[in-house]
Amino acid sequence: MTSPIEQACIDKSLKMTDQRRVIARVLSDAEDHPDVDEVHHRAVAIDARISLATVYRTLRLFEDSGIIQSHVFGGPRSRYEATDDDDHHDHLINVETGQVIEFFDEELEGLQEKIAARLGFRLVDHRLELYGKPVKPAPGNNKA
Amino acid sequence: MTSPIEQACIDKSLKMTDQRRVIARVLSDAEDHPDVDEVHHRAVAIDARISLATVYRTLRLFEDSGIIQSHVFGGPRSRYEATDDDDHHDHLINVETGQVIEFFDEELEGLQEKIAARLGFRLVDHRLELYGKPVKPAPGNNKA
DNA sequence: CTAATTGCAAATACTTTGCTGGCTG
DNA sequence: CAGCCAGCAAAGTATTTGCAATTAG
Repeated sequence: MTSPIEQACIDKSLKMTDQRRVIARVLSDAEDHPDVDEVHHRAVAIDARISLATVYRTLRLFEDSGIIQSHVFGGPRSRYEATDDDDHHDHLINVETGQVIEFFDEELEGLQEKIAARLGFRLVDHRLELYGKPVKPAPGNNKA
Repeated sequence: MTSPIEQACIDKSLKMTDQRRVIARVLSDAEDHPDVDEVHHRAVAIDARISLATVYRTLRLFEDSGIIQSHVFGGPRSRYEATDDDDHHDHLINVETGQVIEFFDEELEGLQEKIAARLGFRLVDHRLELYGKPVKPAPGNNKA
């Protein structure tokens, strides 16, 4: 009943309203990286009394609290995903479909810290997105 | 007299107007990563007859032509820099000052391609930004 | 009961675009 | 001289905010 993100809100003593609970659930259930409109749509499907302004306000609150993270991939709108301290990852965007694939590479993480250190900095955050075309055409595609 | 970016425009047979020449010069001279307003300011300082709309249109034209590249660092506005095929680099942002430092790391480049390949993609582009705090406090700071 | 939260609509910030006269090639 | 380009202001997006009513703790 209590979604992981709702629990995170409770842990941080955020005042829980029906709207926030619904938005928390939508974000917890999301397996993709929805933008504000998408979160709003999904939230309204659960409870119609949720305005877009509240979605914006809530997403900002959650992000400021470190509960979720925002990304700007190809398009103009910010997209969101739950923060999971045990599952840091970066993103690869399929430029043909827009699909976002998550990945993690230990070597890459270490290398970034090494580079920052070499430049005289301590790494506090990073953003890495790879944009790629699938090597193999989709099965059934016999264009070649 | 002819800035490198103006030359690139000529090579691509873009119609050169006074405005485009000025904007090309501003971008060629920029050692930082100015946003649209900043480019406009600098352009107007050279020739007052340049509107913001033209700056937007020209930056888009240059970007679509591959002559410049845009980035979205911390803030909301796109920032621009000349494309230099002989000088690919990524960016490290000093979170205390907002200063942008350019760097290049061969190993990192290769690793990204390897990761994309492992996931079944051919890397067509990437975006990497490191956010860091300076390791040494500013000289004169004796907080430690 | 008090302070935070919400919905609504208006306001903002950034960027794009329709139109008309002007300039490039 | 045909077609692209610039300026201007109006229109678009994406996001934020003021205000009065509502609700959580």
